[in-house]
Amino acid sequence: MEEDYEKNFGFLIHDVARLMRTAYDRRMKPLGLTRSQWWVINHLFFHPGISQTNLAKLLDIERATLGRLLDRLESKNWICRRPDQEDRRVNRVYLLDGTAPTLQTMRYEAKRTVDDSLSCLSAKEKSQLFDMLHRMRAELSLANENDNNDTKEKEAQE
Amino acid sequence: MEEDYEKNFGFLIHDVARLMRTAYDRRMKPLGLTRSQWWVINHLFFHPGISQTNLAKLLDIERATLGRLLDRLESKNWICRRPDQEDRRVNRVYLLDGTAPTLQTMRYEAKRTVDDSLSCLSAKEKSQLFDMLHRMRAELSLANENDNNDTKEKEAQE
DNA sequence: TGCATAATGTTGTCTAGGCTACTAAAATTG
DNA sequence: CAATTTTAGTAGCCTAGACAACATTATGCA
Repeated sequence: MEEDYEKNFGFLIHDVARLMRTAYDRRMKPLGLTRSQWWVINHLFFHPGISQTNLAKLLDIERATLGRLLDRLESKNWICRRPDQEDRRVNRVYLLDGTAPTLQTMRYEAKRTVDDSLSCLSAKEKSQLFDMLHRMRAELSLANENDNNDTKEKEAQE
Repeated sequence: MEEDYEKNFGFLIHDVARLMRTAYDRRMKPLGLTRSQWWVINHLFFHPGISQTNLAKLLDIERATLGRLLDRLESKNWICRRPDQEDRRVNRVYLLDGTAPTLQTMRYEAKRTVDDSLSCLSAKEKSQLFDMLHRMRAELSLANENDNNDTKEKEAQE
């Protein structure tokens, strides 16, 4: 019984993710960015001018969540929003100049944090772990979408 | 480049944990509990009368975080706090009567959620995954403690 | 014994995340 | 073309988590 609940997978993975986040955040703190903020910045580097909705889809988070992340990044002068010329609903998001060097430092810190956390695994184990987690994410993401559609259909019927 | 950042392990595991949490929370919703609240309740079942600090250690979360979780559980009449007779600083926490049946339902729902998320893995893969994550958690937890001690020592010097 | 130190729990402040409801604007359809 | 539906972004409200500062209470030591 005790055994069984000690092994609860949901909390095991939750703990690992949480511990990694705080480790990340500690290392990122001198740069003035959290892990999530860094992740947004990183995507913006590869997709300058992306719309908020598309960025939220890329990151697989809610538009509202991203909106507030962007608020913080904007107030810290990391990014700017510019209205689209054709579609007045959409904001295009850009990195501000001078962020590239810090980005390099962040990538290095991120890599170091990940390396530390994975240091207890062999190279083969790491690749197996990646593979398994990728499969799980795909499955969960799909299930999540289906659930959303279900509730929407249910609402539509009413 | 793109390849490299798509593979970022920190966010991969973060995504999996987050997706599992929302899947959990959706299933728990009819019972009026979140996943974290359920996890507290579950531990209280096995450790009735535990102090808040010890429960926080068990769950490996901050005392403040646990305190507010308990506030919510108390206001929903799931648990109660009773002051210790010997040490007037400590609260002992108990499950209220009548929670056991719901606990069973919750365990069942939790198991179903985990089973669903792991359905894309073979039995062997599952046990490997458990083993790897356990090792990672131990390592991260240790590193976390060391960091805390470092900052405390640093402060003490000042 | 009395004072310094440590431990317990709370409160405040912050980030991040979800969900719902809303406005403005675009697209679709009759 | 007008009316409806869809889409983009925001705002409100909730949970969960971290960290820091604090009051109260125990404990340890000089």
